[in-house]
Amino acid sequence: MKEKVTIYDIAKALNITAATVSRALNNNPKISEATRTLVIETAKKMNYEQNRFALALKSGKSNNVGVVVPFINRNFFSSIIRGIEEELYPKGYHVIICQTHEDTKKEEETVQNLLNAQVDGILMSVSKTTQQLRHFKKVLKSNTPLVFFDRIKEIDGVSTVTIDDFQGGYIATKHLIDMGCTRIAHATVDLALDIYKYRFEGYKEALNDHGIPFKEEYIIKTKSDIDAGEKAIKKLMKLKNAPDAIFSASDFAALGAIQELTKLGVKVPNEFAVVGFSNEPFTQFMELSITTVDQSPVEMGKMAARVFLEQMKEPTLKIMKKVELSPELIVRKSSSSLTAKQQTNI
Amino acid sequence: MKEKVTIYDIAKALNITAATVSRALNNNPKISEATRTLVIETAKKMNYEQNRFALALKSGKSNNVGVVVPFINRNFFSSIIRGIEEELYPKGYHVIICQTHEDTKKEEETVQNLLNAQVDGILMSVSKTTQQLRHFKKVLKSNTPLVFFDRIKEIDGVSTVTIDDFQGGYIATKHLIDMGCTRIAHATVDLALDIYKYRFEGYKEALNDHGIPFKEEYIIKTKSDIDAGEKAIKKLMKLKNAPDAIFSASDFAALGAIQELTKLGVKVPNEFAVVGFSNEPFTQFMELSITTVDQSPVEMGKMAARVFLEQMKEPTLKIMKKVELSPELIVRKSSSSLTAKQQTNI
DNA sequence: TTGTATGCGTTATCAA
DNA sequence: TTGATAACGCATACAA
Repeated sequence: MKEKVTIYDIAKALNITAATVSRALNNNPKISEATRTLVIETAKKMNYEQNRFALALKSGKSNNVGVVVPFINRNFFSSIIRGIEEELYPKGYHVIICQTHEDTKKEEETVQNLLNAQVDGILMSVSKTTQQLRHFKKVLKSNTPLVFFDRIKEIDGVSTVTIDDFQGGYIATKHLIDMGCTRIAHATVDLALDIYKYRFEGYKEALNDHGIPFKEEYIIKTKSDIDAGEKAIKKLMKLKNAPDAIFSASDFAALGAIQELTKLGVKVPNEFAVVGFSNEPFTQFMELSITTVDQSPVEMGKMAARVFLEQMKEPTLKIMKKVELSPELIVRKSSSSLTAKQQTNI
Repeated sequence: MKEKVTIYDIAKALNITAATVSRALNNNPKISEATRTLVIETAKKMNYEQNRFALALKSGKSNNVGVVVPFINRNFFSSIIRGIEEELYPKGYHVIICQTHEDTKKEEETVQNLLNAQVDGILMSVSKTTQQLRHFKKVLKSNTPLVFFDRIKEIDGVSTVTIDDFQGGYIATKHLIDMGCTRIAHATVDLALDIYKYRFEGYKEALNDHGIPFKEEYIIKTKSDIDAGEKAIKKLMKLKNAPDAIFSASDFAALGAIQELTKLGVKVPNEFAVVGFSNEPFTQFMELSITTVDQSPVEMGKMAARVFLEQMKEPTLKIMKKVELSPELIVRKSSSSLTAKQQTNI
């Protein structure tokens, strides 16, 4: 049975009162050194363990934080969660995870559930389909710290941790330009999401900075999967003035693009260079490894956790912090025959 | 502020007592229909939400379960967690995740923490290094349901969910035999872990069933990474009677093997067939896709969750259940030029 | 059917 | 320095 030892048991054993035991256990200054050590010793002897529910009821804090992502088994998100867990565990917090399946309805419900469970904070990446912000306002109203990572919404009072997607798009495109490409296409996913919008803008800016005219026909809106990449290439290669490179906002689409190019007999990277985005694990494992932009998701998770912790330190004032991490270009074979050799060593 | 509405507030507003409110809200039969609806309505109107801490303190149940894995950002584990979450969320449970980093010390500490947090159950995959079982005994003694998945320890009273690794090893090896291979090597990882031991035994049994003599020199103990696979091939191909196939208990080692074979000019699969294990995402994305054994991790997670739920239904009796899922061979290019075409469509 | 009283395990306030 | 008591919010045994 769950015969847990309470401070009353200790008190009884020592012929003192529970209040004294509590004080001894909590480093309360108003207690003699003698009783303190005595209490601590017998507590250990009796295998005392604090009842967290009672503490939670008393203090109003659960020492749990909720993390909400579309799917946990996506490398990007599970890596972020890893970062969060590693940062928060040593501070005594437990991480509760929930998935939205990219469904706003589920997201709203989940957030409400987390609030009901009285988590001390919510860290999340918003679903693609989310437009309404009611549920986030509710979180703020309940005075629970809210931190967005990667996929954010601009809400007053909500801290955010992102990578600089604009810069990501910029360095990816600039790299292709540096490699001698002049007709650079771009595969984007969903311009309603800021991350894709900014990558697109970085792409345009890089073209502009290097005197390459922007061409609407080079922009393909796709999904983030292999099939989408194949279709994109099919469409692009039919153009009169077909591109000689593509910057894909998705690694999966980049992979599909490469497969389709190979099928069409177009040599990658010599005749056509490809750059993806996200540094999915598979990009480095391919025989033709894929150049991509790393988002350091573990670091992003740690940062989100740190922002939360900061907020907890100052429960009175509303801190609103915007952290932007720098993306890193990882050059591999799909865009650079020269560096191919160096990048093979995994 | 966190001015939460309590049942006392509702009681006051309705000029009744908190007990009545509580009864109305909990579908207690001892109450009139009239007051019930009245209470429920005003509760909704006042935005009442149950305080979970009070409930937890009263009932001793947190509605949280702890899930412990070595690393959450491994595809296999994050997929299991996904399954657990999807099964448990609808039942009102929240999933707390913790990582052990394959460190027994951390594992012990984590389990203790979870116990302190008074989770209603612990679902876990044990760390590679774990020998001592003290911390598991503690869980049982506290009467908390414990379910092991994939990497298990035999402990009385602990339910387990695994895949049939023996069968996995068997069908992988049999497939290679069916493809005409006769000198089949095996790369294993850590025979101290049951999963690898059973895969190895399945391999031996398959050889035996088909009249192929077992050769100690074909067995390589490696790590589960690319480098290990390369080293394994280097060693194997130096043998007088070099193998013509390898069944690797790790997809990563299988990939390393393929890379090294390619470097050595050995044609895969025509001259040498390779089969991995786990169905890591990258295995299907390679140009030379890798034949592997799928463990249906999401299903495994769901099953572990279901076993936990069953246990919760019967808190009085100790249920001990052993569930074994069937692995599925996924034939791809690395072992079968014939089926290569069909398997390309991802 | 409803009200009263108590306990779940802690911590904090006040008094001694 | 320690003890007594109340409070956190809820559920329930018992009384009415």
